[in-house]
Amino acid sequence: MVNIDQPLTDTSNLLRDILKSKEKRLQDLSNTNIMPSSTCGPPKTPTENGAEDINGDERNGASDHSADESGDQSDEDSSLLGQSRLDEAEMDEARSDAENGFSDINSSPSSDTKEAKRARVENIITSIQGQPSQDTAESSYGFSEVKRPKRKQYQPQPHVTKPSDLHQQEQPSPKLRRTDCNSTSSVEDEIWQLRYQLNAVQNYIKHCDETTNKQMNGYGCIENIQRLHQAYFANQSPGQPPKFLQDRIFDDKPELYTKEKHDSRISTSNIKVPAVNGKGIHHEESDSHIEIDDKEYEELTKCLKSRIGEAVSSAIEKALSKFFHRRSQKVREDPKLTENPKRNEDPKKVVIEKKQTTDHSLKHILQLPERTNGFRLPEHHSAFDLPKLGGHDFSRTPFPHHPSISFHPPLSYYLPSHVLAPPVYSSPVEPEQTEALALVVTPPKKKRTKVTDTRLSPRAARALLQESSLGSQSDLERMSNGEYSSMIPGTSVAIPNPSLHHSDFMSFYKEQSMLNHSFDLDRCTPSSSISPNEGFHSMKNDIYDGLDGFDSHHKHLTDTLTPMHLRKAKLMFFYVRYPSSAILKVYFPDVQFNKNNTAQLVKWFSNFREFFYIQMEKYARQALAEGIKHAEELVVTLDSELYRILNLHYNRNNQIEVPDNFRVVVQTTLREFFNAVKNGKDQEPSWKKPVYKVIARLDDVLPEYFKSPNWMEQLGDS
DNA sequence: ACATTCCCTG
DNA sequence: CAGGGAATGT
Repeated sequence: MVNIDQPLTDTSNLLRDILKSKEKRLQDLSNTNIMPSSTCGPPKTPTENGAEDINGDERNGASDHSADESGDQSDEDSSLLGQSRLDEAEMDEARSDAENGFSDINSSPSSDTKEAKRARVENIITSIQGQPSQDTAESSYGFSEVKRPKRKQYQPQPHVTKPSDLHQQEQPSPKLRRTDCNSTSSVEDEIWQLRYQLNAVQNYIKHCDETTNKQMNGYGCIENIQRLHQAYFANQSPGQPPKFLQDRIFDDKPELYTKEKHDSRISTSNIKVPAVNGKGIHHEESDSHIEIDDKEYEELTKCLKSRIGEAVSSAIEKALSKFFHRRSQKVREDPKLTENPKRNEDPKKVVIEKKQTTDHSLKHILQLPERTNGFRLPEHHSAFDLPKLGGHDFSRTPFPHHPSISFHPPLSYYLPSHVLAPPVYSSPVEPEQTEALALVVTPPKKKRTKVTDTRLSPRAARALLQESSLGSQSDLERMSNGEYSSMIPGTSVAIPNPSLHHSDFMSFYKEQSMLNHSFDLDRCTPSSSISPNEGFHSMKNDIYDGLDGFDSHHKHLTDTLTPMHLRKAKLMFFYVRYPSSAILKVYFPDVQFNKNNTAQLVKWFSNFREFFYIQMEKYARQALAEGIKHAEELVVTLDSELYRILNLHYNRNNQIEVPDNFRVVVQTTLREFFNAVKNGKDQEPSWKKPVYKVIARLDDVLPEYFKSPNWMEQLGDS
């Protein structure tokens, strides 16, 4: 949707320069550090890719790259264990050096403007790059993932890095930078324009408020509002929905400003978006609005506010989803240090990267709300606007004739916690909730600790913390993921007894009920007078219905892991063997995670691995017994019995096409076991750990579609 | 001392 | 798969 043409060419060039500089540095370092010849390619390729990609061709770069890499790839497979440790360390050094030096690259002065621009671009890039708590941090994070099987080796910078690793870490980086850069400017643009509009609208609203001077009745009659709304816009621009904001959001063309001017009388006379500077606006407004009565003013005011909220919400949503995309991908990148460079060129991944957005842009976006009417909405006329967005009426009445009203994300879900929290806390249900749960929680026996062993790991916590440190977006994300439960006293405590899924479920219901109350309070509608019990069920459904409408992520929020989730998890196993709980949370957006189900999910993967490794060992021994001498003779194909067994276990109905990388993983694992057994390692205490370690690095990036609940439903059908 | 993973059992 | 004890790492 972002169309970056002219404006970006310049930036592209700059970016290219920067990347080239980095490349040079990298190469220098590489030479200095005596890198394996096979790794000399990768550092360069990415750069080229970056340049290419800027021009819009991703696939080319990808395929080229995979072709380049396929060679050294096969070498790596079977020899990861002892062989390249040293090289890895060196490579790592070189890499981090390069990374660190990246920001210091002092572009030799060319032209002043260029220099300035360049500086800016670099700034952006570095800030983006640094987002996930800097490269070093990221590396260490990735490392912590990898090191899991063997914790001792983490300390010094053992940070194992293979030739493939370098390319793997380097390669994507330029891409990231590129995409980030592109989207950065575009998103910044968008934000800028949004701000302009917000400013204008704010002015306008202020004006309206002064003019109409609080004639609100105090109760929100949505129908009435919508009627007025409709009336107003029908009056202003018949048959044409208000576009001043819509266009802004869904169309990034800069010329829109001018276009809007002529688009409709609304934008021209009322909003005056381009002329953000007050005076002119007010004159024009007063002139053109003489004929509009107060009611209409009111209506328009509210409409504008809601639209702003809508705009901001969607912007945030967009940015967040993209951000998490990138996060999850980055997180997964480090662990898979070995083999299959192809993976990096995987079309899927390219697609993902394409979607990635700028992290730093989020800051802007998230700052916006605090200063805009859109997010002050609740303070003012929340009784009207908020319900309109998140209330149940909305779900039942899509208002197909009013695109402006129908289907915006529930603003309430994107609002800062404090917006929702207060009502929740003051909810009459809250006390008993706390107590009831406290009772259940109190008797957590030793057992609990046990179950907790698979719960949220520190690693995951760290990951989450990293995310948190990136800004409030994580909070928002958690909110939107339903993790707001953690802010609610009662539910924040995981139900101790694992067998008490029932309790979980109940707490879930209570949460919903509490939310309902909060909604009621906000909207001040008659429905709030419904008794808790009564309103409970009906409104729960309402909320669900409403959620269904706009955001699949909130659909069927549950804290109970279903067989469907199990199936999904199994399928995910084809891509990741060692997913962190953080990753899992991202890929199970419809699950309201707590300690228990998190532990359960993690345990699932543990069980998956167990089965997986058992099979591997079995077949490895079998192969050895059959007289196979070299691991290289072990080739896993789609027809291999082992492969079929695994597929049967994780992919019973062939619900997905097993990624080829999984076959490679199987083969690698098999060979690892084979070698280990062959060398009598299996007599040693924890001889499997090295194998585990190797396999842990082979985790792939999870395809995007795993996040889609819709896709999950298809699972059920198939 | 605590958390995580291994490993075995039901 | 889930439970749970033992081992291991921090």
